[in-house]
Amino acid sequence: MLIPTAPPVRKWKPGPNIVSPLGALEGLSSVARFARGESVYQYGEVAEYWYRIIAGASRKCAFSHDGSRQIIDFLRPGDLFGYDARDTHSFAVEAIVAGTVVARYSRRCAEQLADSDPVVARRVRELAFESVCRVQSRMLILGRASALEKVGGFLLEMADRFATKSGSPVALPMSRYDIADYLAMAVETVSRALTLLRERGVIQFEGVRSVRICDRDPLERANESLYSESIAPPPSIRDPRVLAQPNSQQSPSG
Amino acid sequence: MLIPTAPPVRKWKPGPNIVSPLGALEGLSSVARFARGESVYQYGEVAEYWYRIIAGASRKCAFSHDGSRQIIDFLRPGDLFGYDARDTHSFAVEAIVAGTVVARYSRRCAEQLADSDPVVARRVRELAFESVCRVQSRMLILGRASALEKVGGFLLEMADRFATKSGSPVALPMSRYDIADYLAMAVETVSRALTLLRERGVIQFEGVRSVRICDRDPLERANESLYSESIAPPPSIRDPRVLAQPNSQQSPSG
DNA sequence: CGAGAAGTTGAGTGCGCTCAACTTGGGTGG
DNA sequence: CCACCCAAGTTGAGCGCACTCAACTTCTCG
Repeated sequence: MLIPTAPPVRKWKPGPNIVSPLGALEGLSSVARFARGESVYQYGEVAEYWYRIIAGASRKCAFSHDGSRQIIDFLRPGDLFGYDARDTHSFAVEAIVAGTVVARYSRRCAEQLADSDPVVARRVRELAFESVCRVQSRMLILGRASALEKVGGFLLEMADRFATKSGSPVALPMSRYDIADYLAMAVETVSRALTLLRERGVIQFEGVRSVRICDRDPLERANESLYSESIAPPPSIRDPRVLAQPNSQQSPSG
Repeated sequence: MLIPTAPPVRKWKPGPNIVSPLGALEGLSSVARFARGESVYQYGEVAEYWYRIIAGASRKCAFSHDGSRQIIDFLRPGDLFGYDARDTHSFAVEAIVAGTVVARYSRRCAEQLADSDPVVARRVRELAFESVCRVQSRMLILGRASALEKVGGFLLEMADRFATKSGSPVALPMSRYDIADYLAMAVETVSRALTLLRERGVIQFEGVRSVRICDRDPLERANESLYSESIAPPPSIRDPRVLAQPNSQQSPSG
């Protein structure tokens, strides 16, 4: 079947000695491979390990009793996760592409290593700080008013984190449903927003899961969040009609 | 809606030797006192320090050029902040009650200390992990669909973090406007939701800024986010239509 | 080529935002 | 003490955006 109810138990094998930002920590690693939709860990599972994505992509998600799903984060190669738990995991992590490879490290050993190796400790600390940064800036996207702004912010985030290089298309490994649950919107609204952006020439599709950003300006303008200092009162960006302006190769001044 | 700009420069005095969760770090601290609305630091400021609230309360916020404000976090005594920046601060932190006292620590010295003192390093790491936890669970609230659920989740969060003891009223140091910008809703909607909860007997006001939670159940039910317990790997989770089905036992509340 | 999932588009409705008026509360000065 | 003021908070009316339901198309893979 296409929708495999994956075996809940995975076998983890000792990983190769990868040169890694985690330095000596790699000695503790074991790795496993996951199918699409398979759980790396589940809600409520005892939090005995830290994890890091080697290849592929995953989603960190929560489920409500009413059946709705919320995606907290998308995880890509290099991302450390699983430390955000006291005793048991508050979320589930599932692979979203086939062949996702994840390394894991015994939490206890890793903590001990961090205690004895300042380099590891600093690196872990930095990773944690970065996580806070990421989550906070994601809150800015979630908090935006209009659907167009949310999707625009999402595209920029994906571009910044996952793009191979500027100008080249951004691969979106996740489905529209995933995007919807990430942005707390309906799937249809995500689809409509993407269509609108395409029609305006802001983005271009190269396949459903690949997007080229043609014009960052309208997206960034909505995503910006900073003091205007004492800058002149800008046009109301919350007004969707600003974002909604037909693709202006040359903005009419005045 | 605009907040009076306070004098940007503060004078920081060496702090007392407080017994603190940060241990040896306290030797580096200096403290300052802030008026209501005054900035602890501003957007764009060079991030030279870590900070910790000693007394009072603050908000961490971002501003869009269109004048709208978003509140990322409310900070209470004990909370460490300011480390979520590479070079300059991405947000502003402002006191929300008069007489808010904040300690600060030179970032460079603190990092050095963390490198040489495993106890400090571990403590800082734990605080960072807790931050990630907090921000993530806040995203769950922000991502909820209805206004009632958002406000309910907010009240529970405040109760869990700030309540003196269970059953006693929860003090809300922030204004309705702050709550609105925290939950990404209109002030009026916040007010209406609170009124509705009061009318339903879920909460009780003892003054505008003090709430007693009479019945946690309806709030928690909306806030819950978990697997329905020991259920096996759920059927196709990826299909939202499965998830969207009305729950088996629908309890007509009211 | 067929089946099911993923994605898009359309029509209609409800919730929350907007604008506006009003009430409450805290602070100040006569 | 009360008069007054302004910010904070509440309530009401109306509208627009995003959700819902539904039909359809496109994609994926056996």
